[in-house]
Amino acid sequence: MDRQRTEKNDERSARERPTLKTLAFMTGLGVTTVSRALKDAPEIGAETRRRVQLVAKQIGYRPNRAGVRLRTGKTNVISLVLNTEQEIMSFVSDIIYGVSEVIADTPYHLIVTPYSRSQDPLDPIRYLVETGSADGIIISRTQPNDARARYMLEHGIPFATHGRTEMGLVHPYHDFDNHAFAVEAVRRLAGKGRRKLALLTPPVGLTYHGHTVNGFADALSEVGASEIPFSTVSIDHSIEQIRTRTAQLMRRENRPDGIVSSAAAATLALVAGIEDAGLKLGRDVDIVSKQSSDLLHLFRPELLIVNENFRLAGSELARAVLGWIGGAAPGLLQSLSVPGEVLAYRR
Amino acid sequence: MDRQRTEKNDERSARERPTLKTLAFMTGLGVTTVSRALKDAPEIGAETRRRVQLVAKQIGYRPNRAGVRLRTGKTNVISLVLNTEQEIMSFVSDIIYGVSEVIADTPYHLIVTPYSRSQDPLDPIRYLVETGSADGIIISRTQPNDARARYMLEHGIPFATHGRTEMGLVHPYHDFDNHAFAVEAVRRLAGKGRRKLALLTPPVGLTYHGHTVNGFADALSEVGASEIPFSTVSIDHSIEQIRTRTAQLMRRENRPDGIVSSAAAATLALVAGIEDAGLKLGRDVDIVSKQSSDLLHLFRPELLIVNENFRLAGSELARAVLGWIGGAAPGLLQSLSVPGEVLAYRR
DNA sequence: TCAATATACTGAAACGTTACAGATTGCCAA
DNA sequence: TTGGCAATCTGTAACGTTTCAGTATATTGA
Repeated sequence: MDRQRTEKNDERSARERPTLKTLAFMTGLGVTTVSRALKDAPEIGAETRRRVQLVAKQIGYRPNRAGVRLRTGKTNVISLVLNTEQEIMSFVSDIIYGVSEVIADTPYHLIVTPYSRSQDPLDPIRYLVETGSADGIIISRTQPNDARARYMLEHGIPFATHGRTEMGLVHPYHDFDNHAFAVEAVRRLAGKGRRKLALLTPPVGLTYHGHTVNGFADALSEVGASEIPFSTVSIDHSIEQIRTRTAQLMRRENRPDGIVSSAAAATLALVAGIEDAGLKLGRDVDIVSKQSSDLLHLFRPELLIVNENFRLAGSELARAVLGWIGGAAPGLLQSLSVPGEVLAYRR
Repeated sequence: MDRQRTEKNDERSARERPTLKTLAFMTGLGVTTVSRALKDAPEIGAETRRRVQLVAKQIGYRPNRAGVRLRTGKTNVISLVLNTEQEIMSFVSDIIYGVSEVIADTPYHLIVTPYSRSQDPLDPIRYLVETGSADGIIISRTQPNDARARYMLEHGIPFATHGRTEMGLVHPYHDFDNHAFAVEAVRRLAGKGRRKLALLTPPVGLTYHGHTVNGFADALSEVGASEIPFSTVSIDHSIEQIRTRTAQLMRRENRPDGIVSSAAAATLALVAGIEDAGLKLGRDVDIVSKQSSDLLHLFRPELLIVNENFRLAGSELARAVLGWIGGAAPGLLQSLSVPGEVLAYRR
């Protein structure tokens, strides 16, 4: 029998990934010492610490995630929970990129946990919590009374919501100020002399639906304009539905001369519907629309545009979860992005 | 001292997550037996097997991922490697959703591994392989001579590429038939009497750039049309750049009367540039454009459209990686999606 | 001088899983 | 009866990490 490779002392054949044992062998220390030296524990001599860290860097030591996770329960994972059917367009990629930017310099990985319309939105959350698959969770499509947020609070897992809740419970969030958006939008339409305004709302049931509707109403009375109800569709409806309903609306006697749209894709349908009805954007009616990528002005230069930065949202959400995981007070991890790219922190 | 909670035999207080030890205690078997019973090992009695599986289901046993991963090296993770800066719009979310659909019924998680333009695209791949963070990898922006694909083949990690390589190496891929797309596009333009055609290409350097260019050239000679060179921009360029260049192009004496566009966002810029030059879509020039979400027809009804389904691509890619992980031959995990939603498998 | 204490380090155990190398039982052929 | 063998089941070790409970040595105070 030739040269037994499996000798008890570590002759890791250089190709193997180094572990604490490897480092211990190389430095002549115990694995405990190495472990503590790497995380700057106080009871390790200054020189030993430096020596260990040097060697670790030299041979490119990377802690084994499974080992850490098994021992400590820490996953170093942030989960982004997404609805596979209702999330809109580029929204998702921007959020992901935003989150990525923030966790790039951390040991965290981003896992995407999808769920479909047919499922209870709580399902994926329960899964994550029960299996301990993540240290932190990011959710979107937040509702005023959100079962997921409540559940996560009860189970003590750090999370951040895209959008606010209204349960009197404190948790990190990032939100776009849709009230301000609606106010701004109405003012701009009023500035163009528009007096009969309609609102294409966010999905009913989500918190920002309320924010938008309230902002719209507040601004209407401020500028003395009146509302033309348009509640048969929301931006969650299909392009075709929005287009048809818009055409119907615009053919009525009492049609709006200004519309506020909460999403870019929906705006395309709005305009199509308007033109189906034989009307002209900018002449017969003006539209203020939110957009997240800078394309709408190419579609129709007459469109009035407000930008919402989802990449920023992703970054803020990631920062918030990481902050909570790191022990910060959840109440201080809440941010609001107002139209015009200014970011306001609470307090 | 009262009732010691930490008795050696498992009195897991019902709130704890069940482990093999819990199951072993409940069934009166050894943990080895339980482990094997759960994975239908042959040397376990039929009744025992059923009994164990029943109990496991009842108490909702879920194997601890960290335990499995530490012991076996299996991560149950698929990594989707994305460029955070160049990937376009809804592209990403569709792919993610496609992948999600496929892995939903498996124990796999999807992690998104981003890299930025400044980095070597090989970096994230190296990281994944060196740290053993994933069982399989999906990459996009595939090049004819792709260092990443070569690296992954050398290191024996299963992967699938979105787009083909041309290295004479066999690996799973999914691709849209951009040659066919370009041919189809030219034919449609020719059918409208267009004879001087330009091509807004995919990013130079990516494999499908070549496919598109070749298809374009082949079809040109087939229909007897001529090419107006337009190689100063690609769909990777900014909207503004494409718009400006297009306007310049369209103001020339020898301007195209038909354009083929490889991406929807770029098409918006194309049209803007055309109109900047005082020309009219459908009258002075026709455009055939790819799109991945069904919105372009709202932008300009005159646009001629070919659909590319990225969600399908995501699903196919996931199926391919899982197939390879499962031991299938990589050469049989290659699929091509042709314009018109028909999906062709190799052979 | 002795004990007390601080400093720097260490081995063993544990997290949950699977692989290896048995152990126990019953049955059958010789 | 015995040996052999198949059918089932089991204990132990190991994956890489951190924590617990130390140990050894030097330093201090009286």
